[in-house]
Amino acid sequence: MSRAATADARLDAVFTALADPTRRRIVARLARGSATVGEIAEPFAISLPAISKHLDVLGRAGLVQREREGRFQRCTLDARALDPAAELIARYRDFWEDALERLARYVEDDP
Amino acid sequence: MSRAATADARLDAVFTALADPTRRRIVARLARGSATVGEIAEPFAISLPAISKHLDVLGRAGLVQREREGRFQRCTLDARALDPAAELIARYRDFWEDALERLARYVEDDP
DNA sequence: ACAACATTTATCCGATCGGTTAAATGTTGT
DNA sequence: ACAACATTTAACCGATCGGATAAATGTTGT
Repeated sequence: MSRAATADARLDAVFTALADPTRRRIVARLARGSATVGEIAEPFAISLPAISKHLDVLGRAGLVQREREGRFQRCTLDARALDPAAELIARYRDFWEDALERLARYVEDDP
Repeated sequence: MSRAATADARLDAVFTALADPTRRRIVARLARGSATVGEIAEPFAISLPAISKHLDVLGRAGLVQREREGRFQRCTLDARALDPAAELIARYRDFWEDALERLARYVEDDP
């Protein structure tokens, strides 16, 4: 597998993970500290298996790490997984600022 | 509809749009300048209707604007649509840096 | 008017998604 | 050993996804 394909797969996984509001709420919850699956599930109206599957998706994206703690499973946010996504977005925002700048120059030079 | 629901829907749309490699390639193409649907489709091995649907998804996310130009349709990237996504990601990266900082302090103070 | 062209709409297909319930698994405390 | 608990796996459901092809629509040049 080439590096490009790998990076692509990572971006797929991260953006897919963030594309669901339930998963974004889980991320928000974990940003306030690690939690067990049950704790994460508590405020949601959906079943535990559904939460477990969401955690799988977040795990595949590298955003959540799970660690056994007795009969519990501690889930921790790993925000480093956001880096490739942040980089991609920053790139296009830069492009946009450059475009605006060019436009401004154009209007200035040739009014 | 509440503002929160609206913001959520926007994030859904943008992250969903970016979750597909074909759509990311389209965005990359448009970052180098606006293009017609045919021009966008040219480097891809998939059908025109498929491209048209991808442009719909990008359009719903606000990332691509389409404007009739004779019998062509000019597509333009609007990177401002990335703002809410960039903000969300930045928030969690900040959290992460704060967490690392706290950890560093902790190790320092109590080695 | 009409033929060629650019793009979309309609319809269909198999795969994946987000959810469910029921059963299985792993872990703990007594 | 066993009962209670935390979580996952399995199997299923309807909806959506990404793709295809065929037909429709809108636009242009002659």
